[in-house]
Amino acid sequence: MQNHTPLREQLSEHLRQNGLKNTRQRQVILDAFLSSERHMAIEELLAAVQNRMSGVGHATIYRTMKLFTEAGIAHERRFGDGQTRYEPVFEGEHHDHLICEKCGLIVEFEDQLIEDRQEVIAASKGFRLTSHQHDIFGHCLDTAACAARKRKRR
Amino acid sequence: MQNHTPLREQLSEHLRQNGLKNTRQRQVILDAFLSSERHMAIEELLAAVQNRMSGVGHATIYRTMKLFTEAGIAHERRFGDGQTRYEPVFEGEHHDHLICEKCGLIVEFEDQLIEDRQEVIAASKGFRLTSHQHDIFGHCLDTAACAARKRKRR
DNA sequence: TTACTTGCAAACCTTTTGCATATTT
DNA sequence: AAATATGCAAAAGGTTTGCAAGTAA
Repeated sequence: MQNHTPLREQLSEHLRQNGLKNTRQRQVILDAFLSSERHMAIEELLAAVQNRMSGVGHATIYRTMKLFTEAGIAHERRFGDGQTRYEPVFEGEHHDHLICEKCGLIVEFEDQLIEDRQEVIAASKGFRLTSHQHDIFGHCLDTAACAARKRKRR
Repeated sequence: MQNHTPLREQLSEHLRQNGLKNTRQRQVILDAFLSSERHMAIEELLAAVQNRMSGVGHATIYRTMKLFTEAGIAHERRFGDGQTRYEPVFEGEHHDHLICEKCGLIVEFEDQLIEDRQEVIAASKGFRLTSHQHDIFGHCLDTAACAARKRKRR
């Protein structure tokens, strides 16, 4: 489990520095976002937020997640299924993703070999690397668990 | 320069096997697609096609590019800018992309080290790999050329 | 009190679909 | 002649925006 205090402070700092306000909605969305499992899609987040505070509009969620992204506490992820997902940014942490095309399971991976290699490639092609997205698609080897997840999703 | 004959034959074969028709529109779209530079966005493709045959609707482009993808002669690519791009699939070839966030330049790369590493990672996480998308974002080191491209794009 | 936020609805953009008409085989 | 394809316009799905009303500082 991660410590969320730095992220909360980072957001407060961002609000302060930009003359933005710490509204009740932003608090509730932050709580839902941080206590969520990772890779939450907008729809899931909206549902979680409305659980705690009904009446929050989807425009607010969109706007707030953009704000969190600008504040550096959230990363936007798109895995090609038309859903935008967000995950908390923990300092010094970077990972990429494996996605099961059958059940939608998302698993994280980190690989220093690939990270380093990318720098070499970027330089050799005349680029300065700023970021990357590396998604590996496949199928779960554990087909029973995969099928169960798939059933649960509908 | 690549030889397009195999791709043309592969499409003909796909049409034949599925009882689909070789229409004038499909020929024109295929020509535009193959003679294009790679990574053509739908909009660009539509413009190129309408140059040769006006009146072609966008629905036809969308439907046809899906058809080409099913026939295995096109790959769909999304780099997160809201545009869907297509590129020809040449046999035995695989590559990923570097994208300049300033000018939009897309450069291809191939790296066997990374390819192999992905297999290891997938297996270690309980996945069987089927495909991947690996995009490296950055900035051109050649800032003059980059600025020129950026200007040209608007 | 002033400036920023929210919620609603409408607008947007890209992609898909229904349907009558046209084209290929 | 039968079946597939096209073009149009409408629909769909996700995201953004204008604006009047609400809220934080």
